[in-house]
Amino acid sequence: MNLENAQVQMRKGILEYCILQIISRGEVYASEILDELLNAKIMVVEGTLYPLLTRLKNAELLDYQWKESTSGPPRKYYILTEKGTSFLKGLDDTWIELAESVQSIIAKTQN
Amino acid sequence: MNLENAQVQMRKGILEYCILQIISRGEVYASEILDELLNAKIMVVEGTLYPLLTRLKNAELLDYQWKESTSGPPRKYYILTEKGTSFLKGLDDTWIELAESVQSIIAKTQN
DNA sequence: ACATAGTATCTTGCATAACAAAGTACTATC
DNA sequence: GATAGTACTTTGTTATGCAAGATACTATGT
Repeated sequence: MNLENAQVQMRKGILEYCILQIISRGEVYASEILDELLNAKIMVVEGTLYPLLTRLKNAELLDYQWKESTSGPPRKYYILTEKGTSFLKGLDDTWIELAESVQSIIAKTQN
Repeated sequence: MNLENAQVQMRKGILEYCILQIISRGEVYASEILDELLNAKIMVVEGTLYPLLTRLKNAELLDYQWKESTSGPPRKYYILTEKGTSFLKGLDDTWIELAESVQSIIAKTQN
């Protein structure tokens, strides 16, 4: 139980939310999502992202289209389904509540 | 993959942090922690909390003392060790960074 | 004394999922 | 045609959340 593991743990829960957020902006492919998350300092690796995208696809929150690339192999461009869009709205609320919950606990500690 | 599961997932990551926060205020026993978390709308059940407290104890972040109760069986009162205190400081930073990361992704979506 | 209810902690077994690491496959360049 | 770059996939291990049930102590009512 080192700090790094705990930090990874903390980030895990909100991964799905962040991915849906990113895809909600318009079609993207996995490597772009990966870059964006790393940019936001949310550590994630391919072995986590790809299976997660597959799960979200199977749950019908996402859909994708193959598109050819001029600079490499074809890419899977993901978009949100209608179901995914309303799911994301639910997670928006959950995130807000969660942040409030944690803040309330922190606030109590500081008294 | 329903919304409820996703919400549970989201709360999981910060569970350890919240527990350490609560214990940092002074000695408490498991049922009190449970109540406090439920109060803050962070869903957690016994089967999750007890093994987690044991893990934190084994990692030497926590220590405990048995104390008798006038209204039931004896209780394990937990406190933070020194190691636990500095660990918690690390998680304070992690939480702040995480909240900022999520906010930055949300902000980008709203553009 | 005994049964019941309340409080508190612990254990078992299952399912999920994160990750490291390796694999597949396509394109461009030298 | 070999190498590098890009992109997606799979496998095996490990961790852990949780439902459910077990254990055990105290207080209360009869």
